[in-house]
Amino acid sequence: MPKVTQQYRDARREEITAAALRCFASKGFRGTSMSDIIAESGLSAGAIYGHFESKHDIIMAVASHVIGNRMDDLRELAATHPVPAPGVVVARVMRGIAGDVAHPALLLQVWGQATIEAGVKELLLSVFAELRQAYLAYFTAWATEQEGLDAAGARAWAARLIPVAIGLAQGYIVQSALFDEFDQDAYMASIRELLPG
Amino acid sequence: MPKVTQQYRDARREEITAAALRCFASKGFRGTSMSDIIAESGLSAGAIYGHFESKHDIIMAVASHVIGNRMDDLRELAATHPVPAPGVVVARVMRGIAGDVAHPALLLQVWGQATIEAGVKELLLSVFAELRQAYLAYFTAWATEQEGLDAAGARAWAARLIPVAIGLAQGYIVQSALFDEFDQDAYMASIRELLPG
DNA sequence: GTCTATAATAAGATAGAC
DNA sequence: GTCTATCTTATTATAGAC
Repeated sequence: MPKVTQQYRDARREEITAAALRCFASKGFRGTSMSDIIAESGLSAGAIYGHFESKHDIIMAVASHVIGNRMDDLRELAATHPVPAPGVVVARVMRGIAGDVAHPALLLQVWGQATIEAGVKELLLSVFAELRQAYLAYFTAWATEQEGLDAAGARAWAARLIPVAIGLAQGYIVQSALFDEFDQDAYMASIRELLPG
Repeated sequence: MPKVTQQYRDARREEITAAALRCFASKGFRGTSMSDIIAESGLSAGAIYGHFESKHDIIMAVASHVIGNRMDDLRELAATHPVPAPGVVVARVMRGIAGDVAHPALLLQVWGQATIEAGVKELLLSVFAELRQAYLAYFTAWATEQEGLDAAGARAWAARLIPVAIGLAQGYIVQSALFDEFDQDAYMASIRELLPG
């Protein structure tokens, strides 16, 4: 087994992952065969299996890639000051999704896969846990500073709002993926209008 | 080909559809093999292919079943008077979903399938079109009667609210399917608090 | 590492007896 | 209509040459 640089291996994995992502987006995880990925990547079976143990391994890599990108949005969000209003925060999260997720359809498929595969579900839940934490910090701070609630009251209020904030973003993704005429900007504007602040 | 009553044929189709639905819910559309459906139904390959042309045919029947049930909620909703507030209408739609959709996970899979299969997408969009129409009638009437907007203003206001109303229900489904600790009642309560009325 | 060729299995669907 | 047995193709993954 000839040795190559780690950088080379990473690049190849990324190349294969990208090809697989394109296949999955148009044919689904299970609807995509290894032959599809081989053809799309322009590589051979041997090359691919040199970098991934199995098709399942590729699925996990792609799912992780699609989900993982969400993390960056959150961290970027966490660096913003002063605390923006909930409507602004939620709209910004969705803006991040719109700019970063090339295939909202793929995200729908990841969610569907999460309902039948524990590994994917675990990945997904860890991201949502992080999202909840970020929202909790933001909403609590905002309710304290802008609305004058005490610490416990602000946290309780935030806890009630969080599922809705998450739900709105999920609805945004579903509609982006399914409705050809979906107006993303109008959706975000409506949310800013509706949410406090 | 021995003849039997239409009633018998319908019952058999329903039986097969129900078995397939259980398989799809736990293994996904493409992850379920005909053998799985055969085993789950307790029938034989021959019996099943006597009632369905192909696996694709079964997928469409199940998808149609899962999606089609949503229609009933809407029609029931359309018979209610006087016009309830948007928050109440949306909460009622979600209540209908909660009571009727045994497998929210399956709905996620249908959405994922809709992104890769035109037939499923078409089915889905027709239901959402009906939902939009129902919402438009409700929200417009409410804005006119309760908020004193003129006809054009009320329609415009309703048009802005509808995607968010749909998105909230979609978020409800996603979270019902993915989050083991999701509090459906709290979600609905937050929505009633947030939406006008 | 990557290729071609192929092994081993699984899948969708059909045939013919009952 | 339903069953068992089976045909055909597709699928994942590996072997061995380079």
